[in-house]
Amino acid sequence: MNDQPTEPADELGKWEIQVRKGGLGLAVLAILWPDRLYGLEILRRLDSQAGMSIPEGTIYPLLSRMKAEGLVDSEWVEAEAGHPRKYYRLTDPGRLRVREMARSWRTFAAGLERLLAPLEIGETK
Amino acid sequence: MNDQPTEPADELGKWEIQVRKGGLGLAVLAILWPDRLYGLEILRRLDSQAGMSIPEGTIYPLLSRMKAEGLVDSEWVEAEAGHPRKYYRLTDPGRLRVREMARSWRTFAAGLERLLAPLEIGETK
DNA sequence: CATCATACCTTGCTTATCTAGGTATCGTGC
DNA sequence: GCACGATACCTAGATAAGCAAGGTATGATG
Repeated sequence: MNDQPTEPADELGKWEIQVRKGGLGLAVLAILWPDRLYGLEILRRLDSQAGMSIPEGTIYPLLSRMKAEGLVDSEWVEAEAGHPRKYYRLTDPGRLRVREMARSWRTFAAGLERLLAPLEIGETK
Repeated sequence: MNDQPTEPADELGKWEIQVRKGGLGLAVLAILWPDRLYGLEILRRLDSQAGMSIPEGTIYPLLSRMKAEGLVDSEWVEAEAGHPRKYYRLTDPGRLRVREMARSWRTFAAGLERLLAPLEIGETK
């Protein structure tokens, strides 16, 4: 009754994770551009500002890697009414890098957009 | 003598591969939208039309996966003056899927672009 | 018939996310 | 003062995908 070789929803979901993979590092660095933020707050902003829902298990290793690369810096801050938070901020090399990445991203996105153009024409709606 | 914690060129290069990962599947399906193409030709077009240089070791497993998912179909064609080529073309589910992916891609790209906006302002050049 | 170019394919390595947990600190109610 | 829940950070193992390097096969050329 169902001969379709794939289950679209699932496979598409996996693909969306793949796509996010690429841009995630840039997204995190970019969101740190204006503000100093802590882990969970980064997750909340990625969700509210860019529509990316990332699990915690992804963000912490990513931030650690970035710190190891010298792109970000961290420091513990005692919250008045709360629990200590580890705030991250961009380093100077980090600022340089996020702009390189942004440029590279746009080049890539523009190239891909060129390939997508032909799809528009026959679009039924 | 070299105190920099990272080697920018290398790390950025690795990141670019990560970014490509996400969009590559969409790029390949999109390039098959108008035409039926064979492996090496896909590589050449990805390079000339979108600026993506992909090695052979990446494209063949990718095409196999897509065929297994039923997104593309393949058939051997004898070239007049040459060597047999395996031509790939989009299936109907493939056409459906590439449009879903394109929509999803644009949503993601738009979200990321929103995060990149603040970087523009302070751009020294 | 040996050589070269074209074209397709496979193996092993590396990297990075995700799932599903676990640990630590602080405030509150009894 | 002590148990409990909320907030926040972190880790281990499984999984997925590109890449580099090398292998196979076909046909044209001298």
